[in-house]
Amino acid sequence: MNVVTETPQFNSQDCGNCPIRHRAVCSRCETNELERLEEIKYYRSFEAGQTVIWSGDRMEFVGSVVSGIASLTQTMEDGRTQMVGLLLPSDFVGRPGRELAAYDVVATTDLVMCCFRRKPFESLMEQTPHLAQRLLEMTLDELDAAREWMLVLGRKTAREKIASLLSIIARRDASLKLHADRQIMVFDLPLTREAMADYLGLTLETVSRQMSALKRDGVIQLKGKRHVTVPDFARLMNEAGDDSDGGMAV
Amino acid sequence: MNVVTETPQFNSQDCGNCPIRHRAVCSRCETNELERLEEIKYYRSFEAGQTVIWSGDRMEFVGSVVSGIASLTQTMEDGRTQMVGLLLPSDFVGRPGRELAAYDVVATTDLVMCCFRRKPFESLMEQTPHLAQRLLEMTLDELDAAREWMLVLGRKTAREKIASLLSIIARRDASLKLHADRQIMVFDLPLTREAMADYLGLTLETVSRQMSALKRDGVIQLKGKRHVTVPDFARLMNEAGDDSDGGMAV
DNA sequence: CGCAGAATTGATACATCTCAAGCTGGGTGG
DNA sequence: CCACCCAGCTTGAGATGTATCAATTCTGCG
Repeated sequence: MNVVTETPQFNSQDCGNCPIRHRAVCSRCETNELERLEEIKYYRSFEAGQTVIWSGDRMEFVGSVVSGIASLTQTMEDGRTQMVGLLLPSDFVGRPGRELAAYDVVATTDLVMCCFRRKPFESLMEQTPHLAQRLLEMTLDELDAAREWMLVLGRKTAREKIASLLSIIARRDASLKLHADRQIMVFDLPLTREAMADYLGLTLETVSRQMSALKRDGVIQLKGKRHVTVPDFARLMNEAGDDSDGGMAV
Repeated sequence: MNVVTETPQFNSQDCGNCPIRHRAVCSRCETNELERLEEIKYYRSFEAGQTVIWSGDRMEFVGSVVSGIASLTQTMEDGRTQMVGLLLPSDFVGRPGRELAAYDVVATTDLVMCCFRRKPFESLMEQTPHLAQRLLEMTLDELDAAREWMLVLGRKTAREKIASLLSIIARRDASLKLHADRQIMVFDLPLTREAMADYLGLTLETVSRQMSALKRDGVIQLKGKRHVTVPDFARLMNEAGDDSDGGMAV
């Protein structure tokens, strides 16, 4: 029930052996720049389901996801909700120069964040080009991801949407675990059916039906509700409506 | 039928009296930085309907929209198409560091672009912080716009989608014309029904029906197919499902 | 054991798509 | 000047995919 739980494994840890050191916003920083970052950084932990920031709140910090998954969601007055981003380890949270949060940030799983006090971070950005350079690169990547997701939301069927989400999660998971030995991919879904629905612009019933359909058709196997096996990734890509050969065909 | 038409009003023009000077990627540049930009810049014009860049093509340049409107679209193998961005004057086209275009860029209206040869632009970005700073800011804005659009695509009804698009165009138009004297907004739709459909994730028939419905209900008035009058902007915002008071309510 | 949250499944309603026919306005050639 | 044509658009009727409402079933846990 604590709003913030202790995180002994990360508190006061130096950046040298940080697990996201090579991919996060600080990845280009030199040693002296890291030292200045360490002065303004602190770790925070959140339990699954906790809200990290409410849309409209004053942003006291920006930061990086160290472990776990957070989601960015937008809500209409009548309660309709759309997830607009999935934040994985090394992803950046917050927008330098912005006073008020534009989205709800929610911990989808247990979450650890490396936070920087916003004002000092902003001045640090002006002084060192490496932070801004890396942030630009990350923002461009996120923009590409958002645009890819616009295609999913606007034009894909429910089945294709589910397959698209599964293939994204499977691919990310494979890149972390690097078990390149087998084509078979196995992973745990970090999202509830409802969270999947919010991401895909569907209802949770439709998500459930399509998961059952993909299982019935052998595209995926399920052990429990969350443990997913993908026996043939190319098949899944195909179900997602994506070219499995990465668009090399003329 | 010419692929590139002449643009005497812009060729060899210096940046000093450029209409998008204060908003484009070069807006923060000092005089000497502008001089270096001028060395690598050239203007190109496109007629409405022409493709500026094909997805997958080698990107020889990046650049800014000077006048007119361009669209960014993604297409699936079976032809389903989704517009993922609407590029207005001062918006930036292309991604520094990327070899191949990720989207089709199409001139929606007659279009003039200020192009920079990509390689020299990239090295200029490394040398001067002002370009990268401004590009970061613009990219963050585009990311916000993309995420707002994800809500539209994922959760809004056809009627709300149309109203959302109209209110975006109306607002942009009002900010250009600055006719703040009247609440009544009048503008010309720069998009065909089909382009609207591609942007909204609908069919053109549904777009047409909803336009008729909004007209019948007095939310908009139409003179011809494209000339739109909005007698009550708050009403339009409401139809879009957006809070007309900008979310100031608790 | 039994409860609560999460997920599945079913029946029906409804919004949007699909297919098809016709309209409109501006341009073109006879 | 008229007749025609064509792209863009509108409208209609029926099909279909997804949402909605409702009832169960699963699963983990106190």
